Amino acid sequence: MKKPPRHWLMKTEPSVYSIDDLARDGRTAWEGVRNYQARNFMRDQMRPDDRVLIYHSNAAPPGVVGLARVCSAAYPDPTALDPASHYYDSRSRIDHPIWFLVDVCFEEKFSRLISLAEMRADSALTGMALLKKGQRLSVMPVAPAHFARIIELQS
DNA sequence: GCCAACGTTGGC
DNA sequence: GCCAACGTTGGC
Repeated sequence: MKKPPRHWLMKTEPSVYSIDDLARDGRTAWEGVRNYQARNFMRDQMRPDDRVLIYHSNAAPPGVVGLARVCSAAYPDPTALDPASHYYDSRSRIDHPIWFLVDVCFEEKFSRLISLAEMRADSALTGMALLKKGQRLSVMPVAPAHFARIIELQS
């Protein structure tokens, strides 16, 4: 049986929810993911204690800003059921949820941001899914060696 | 099932 | 603000 990946990257727009928000909250429900592939990673493969790189997208500059851990099993995203939510999806039902999430717990904020440009320029990160052209997934697995390399760049 | 139109993501 | 890339929708 295939061993599941245990290292991830999760994107967030800092104007919506930043690493500083996560540091303040300590723990948050990673709500609002509305892409099936990203959902499947959370629902089917993530486990508590999996490690997570937090990435700021739509930022200047975009890049990895810190570390977190998965700290719950997957469960239905309650915002999909809330008509007042920006993330509401009328197809989702209590007994037939469409969207899932996990809780994410803050671990550390990097001493400096590792920018997308720096990552692209680093030959040790060649092949990372994040760096592929047209890559838009907001939740994706990261190879352990790439995960370690990003931490090394930061320290 | 095909595929054009449309909406979204996200870098620049 | 622009636009490339991609996912989704819906007509046929």
